[in-house]
Amino acid sequence: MGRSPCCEKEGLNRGAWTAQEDRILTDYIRAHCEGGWRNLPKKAGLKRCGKSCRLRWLNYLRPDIKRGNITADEEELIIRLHKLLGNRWSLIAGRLPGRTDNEIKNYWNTIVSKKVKDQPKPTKETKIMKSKIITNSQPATQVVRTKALKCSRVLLLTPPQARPQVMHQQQQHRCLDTDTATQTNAVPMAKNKNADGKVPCLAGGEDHLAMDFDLGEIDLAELLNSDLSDKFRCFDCCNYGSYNNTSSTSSNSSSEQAMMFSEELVQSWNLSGCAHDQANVGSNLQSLSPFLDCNKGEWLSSGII
DNA sequence: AAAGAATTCAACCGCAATTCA
DNA sequence: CTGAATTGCGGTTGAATTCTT
Repeated sequence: MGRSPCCEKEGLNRGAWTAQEDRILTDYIRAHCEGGWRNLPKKAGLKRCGKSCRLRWLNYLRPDIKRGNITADEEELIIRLHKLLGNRWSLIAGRLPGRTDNEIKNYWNTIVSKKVKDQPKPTKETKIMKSKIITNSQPATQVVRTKALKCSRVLLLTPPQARPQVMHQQQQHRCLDTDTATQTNAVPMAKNKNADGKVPCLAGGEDHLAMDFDLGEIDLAELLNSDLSDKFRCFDCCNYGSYNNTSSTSSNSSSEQAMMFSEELVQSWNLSGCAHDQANVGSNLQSLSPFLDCNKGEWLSSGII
């Protein structure tokens, strides 16, 4: 048997879209809004697969598509985001207004990867230094990601020995509710929590944390200004530390802030009672992104991508 | 000028997550 | 709760274009 096809393949146009097809699709979506891709071709009178229509609209016909070459600034941002997120093209595209995931993926595969490949290979000394840093900074926390999608499902598994032993009752219930319109620290809330506010364990019993929220919903500008933005945790000893973000500027875009955020954090990391030296802690945070510790209800940094 | 190689990028594909009935 | 339908993602393909010889 197998999976049923997304649509009838017979009699459908394939390959490059004609100007007329573009016009039909654009007119239809303007009149009826996006969605219902499966039935759209039939209703619009297009001999195309619904998937093909969706792709054409998202990657080419949308009015907010940014035309023209990728700028040097955008390229820099792509490289930095790729370092941070890997091949999560849709997430990267989300930080580049008007650019599509397909465009960025193509750009990376053709231009950037070539540039990266052409860069001089690291010397023996730098390789040794790098391996030492990696060895010294084996994280106690492991992030397991599913396929990116909307980055809507993120699992954080923390070995028992790496977990703080004491949790204040009130902190356990500090997961913030995004539905609360008046609250200023609007950060995504973990979904599917039990009555006690904890997320159900997914593997390994109670000693594992699980998170499930839409990372795409995070407004980094808000995060930077929230009272949670200065609470991060060292992977090695699990101590919580602080981050002084007074140097953050508000004039930058969210994507720029995201980058500044991580880089400044590495530089300004300050852990109270952390036995690990600045360099090692810094290397632990090289590819950080914000996560919510659902049991403590606090943001913490998590850098394993 | 022509032919072949290399590059670009729109489009396709299969899969997995999510939504819906 | 379950299975089907829908949506969205990243990897890959191949036609069109550009470059090189």
